[in-house]
Amino acid sequence: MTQSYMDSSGGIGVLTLDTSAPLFLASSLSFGGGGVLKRKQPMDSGGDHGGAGSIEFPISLNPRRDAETATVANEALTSKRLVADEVDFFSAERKKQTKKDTIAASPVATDLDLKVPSLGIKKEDLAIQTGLHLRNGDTAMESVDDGVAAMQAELARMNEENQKLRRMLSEVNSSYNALGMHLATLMQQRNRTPQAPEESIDAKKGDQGGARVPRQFLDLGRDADVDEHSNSSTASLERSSSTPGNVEVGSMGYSLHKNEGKPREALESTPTATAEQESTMRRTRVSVRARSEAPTITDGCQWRKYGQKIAKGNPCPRAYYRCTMATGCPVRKQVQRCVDDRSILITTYEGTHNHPLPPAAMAMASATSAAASTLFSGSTSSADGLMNSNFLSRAVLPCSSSVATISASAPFPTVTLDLTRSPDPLQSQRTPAGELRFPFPALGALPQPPSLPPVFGQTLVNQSTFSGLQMSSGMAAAQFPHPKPQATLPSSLEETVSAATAAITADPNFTAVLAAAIKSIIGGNDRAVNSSEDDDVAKKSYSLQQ
DNA sequence: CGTATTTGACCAGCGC
DNA sequence: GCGCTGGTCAAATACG
Repeated sequence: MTQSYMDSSGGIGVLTLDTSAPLFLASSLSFGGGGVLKRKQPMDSGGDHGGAGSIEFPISLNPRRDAETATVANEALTSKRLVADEVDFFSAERKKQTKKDTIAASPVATDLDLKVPSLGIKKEDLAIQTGLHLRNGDTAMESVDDGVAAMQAELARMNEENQKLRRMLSEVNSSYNALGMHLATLMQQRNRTPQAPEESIDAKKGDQGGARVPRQFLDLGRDADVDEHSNSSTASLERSSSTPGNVEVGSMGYSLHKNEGKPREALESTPTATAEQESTMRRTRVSVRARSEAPTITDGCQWRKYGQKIAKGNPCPRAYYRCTMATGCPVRKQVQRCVDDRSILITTYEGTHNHPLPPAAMAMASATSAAASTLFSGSTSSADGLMNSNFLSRAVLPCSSSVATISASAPFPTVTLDLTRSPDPLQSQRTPAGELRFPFPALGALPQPPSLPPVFGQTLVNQSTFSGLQMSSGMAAAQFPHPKPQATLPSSLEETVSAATAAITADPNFTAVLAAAIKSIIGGNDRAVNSSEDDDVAKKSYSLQQ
């Protein structure tokens, strides 16, 4: 059936009515307001106009378009008259036509047809939308009514389905909230009992690392929380201080946060973070690479710029920002454009927020925190830890286009979350020496999340630990020699962050899944590698099957 | 006028 | 010890 079409551009449109059907009720008619129906040629069923079985009505939307002196009012008046004339003519011709048709059209059907030009389309459209192809004028109205009834029934059914989905969503939300509260409760209990059994077990296991990591995952960021509330030696602090070369994110955050914002003189006399301790705490880097035209990425936090430098090897200035969402928040970030591709923004975070975060910021925080925390929560800064952290970063930043790169080369380990491209198996072949590159598996299959439970959110906020320094441009160039956008990439970082937020908060079984996967990894990689060996690690790639 | 940004100066760490 | 570099400070400036 030929769809009727009216050119809304104001010129002459052609209304094609398919007469292969007894009536053209089923044709979808759409008129750009005020159109005037003109009969250019005599009605003829079939004939040469518009092909077999069709009748074409050239239609002028504005017959006086070229008359520059005509006023709009006059045009409107004329149009009205023309409409009336043409409708009358159309009616007469249509009546003649219907008589010639093998199936006679009823007056009702004719009336409907003739109202089309002036009223637009109403019931005809309804008939089409409901899939009804009316073939008889007498039954046309009934069929249309049936169609309306069917639509109403369909609407009711969809409403019911919508209600059902809402209930399901509500249930999922409730379950998620319950899980979050349960997790928060467990963490609070652990905070109250720093010498919990698992802590002892960890101490006994020492640097074996392996079985520790699942606990570390459960500890994500908790160290920071613990450290914030206790000047006594926490397990994490002990670990980091007792194992030079081992990096404990929480401890690092502790020392950094306690120091930041204080005068240097004060820092020098701070008993909780001596220079010796700091020297043993290697600083980590967590960089986020994303394409953005904006000066900074939108990460949900408020930042104040406090400095800018031209770093060596990169003409693009490096900007320094401080979190201003709360007074005294020690979190800072550095922003610099990639020297190779200036559309890529490299953002690094450092510190722990001392205030609640909006969901988007929390997603970033928890993601980078998890990556860094697992990276350095192992027994040593070994390849194990790197692998673990990478796995976690893959898990917590499940954007399918993300690639986590962990550089073990000096001076600082670097966790790079690349949101600018898709995983490329060949990347691992090009990985520079001293880096571990892990292509992300696509984790887009994670269900979309309900809104973030406040309790869980607050827990993560307190846990969130940023760690990172700006990666050097040389490193950036080495790590990402061929940045290329992908058609499937999110169009903006906000979308990426949102996707990460969604996936991070999506799976209620997130913890269990991660713990199991980490175990599986550690089970086959429990060889300890000291920090000096990190530099000797040429290339290691692990692609986790999920 | 308050707040945010800019920018030159200062300091610390590191390598030679 | 000196110079280089990165990070931070704080006065000056811009902006709403």
